[in-house]
Amino acid sequence: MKKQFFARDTVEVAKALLGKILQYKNTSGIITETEAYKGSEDPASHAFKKTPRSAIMHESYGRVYVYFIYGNYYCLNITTEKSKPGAVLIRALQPVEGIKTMTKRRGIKINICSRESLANLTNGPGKLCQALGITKALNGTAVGDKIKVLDKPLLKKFKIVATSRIGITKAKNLKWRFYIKGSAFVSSRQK
DNA sequence: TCTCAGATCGTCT
DNA sequence: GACGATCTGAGAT
Repeated sequence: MKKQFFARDTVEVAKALLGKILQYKNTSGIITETEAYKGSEDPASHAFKKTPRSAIMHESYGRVYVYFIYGNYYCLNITTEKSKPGAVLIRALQPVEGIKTMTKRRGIKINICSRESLANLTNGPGKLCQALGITKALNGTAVGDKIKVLDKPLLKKFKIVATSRIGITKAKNLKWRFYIKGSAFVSSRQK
C-alpha cells in the first residue's frame, strides 16, 4: 500500500482498510474492524493534544503508532492525514497466515475448525498485537517497512469468509468504528 | 506523586 | 451478560 493511501481523511482510511491484509513477519490477517481517531476534533484521541507520545500523529502519516495500555496490552494504529493529526486503530483481524505462531503467542488453545475459536486469536486490539508480536519497538516505523498493509494479494491462496458489507457505529462524538458485517472476526461489542 | 486508561480475562448470576 | 481485578506507562498537578 502506497503512503498516499493514508494521506486522506481518517474516516475514509478507516473504511478503506477493511478487507486489506495486515502482515508482520510470518503472520498476517484480514482487517475486519477499525476505528477512526480524528485528532483535531476528538478529545478522546491521543492526538488531540501533542505530547511526546502522540507527536508522531502530528508529524507524519502512513506510520505505525503503537501504545501501551492497562499495563498489559499494546494497541496498533496507523497515522493518517497530511495536514491534521489522526490515526486509525486496528481493532480486529481475521487470521490468515501463521495461526500456529499466533496461538503460541496468545497462550491459548483453539480449535482451528471453529471460526469462533479462531476469532478469539485476534478479535480485539490487544489480542491482535499479542498474536502478531507487535510491540512498542515498531512505533514510528513506516507502514510497508516492517508492518505491511497489502491489497488482498493473499486472497488467491486463502478464502475470505467475511462478506464485504461494512458496518458503521458512531461511538462518542466523532469516533467512527467500522467493521465487516456478519464476520465472526470482530470484537465482541460489535456482535 | 497521583490518577487514569481507545483492554482482557475470569468469575458470578 | 455484567462486573471486578489486573497490570504498567503516560500525562497532569
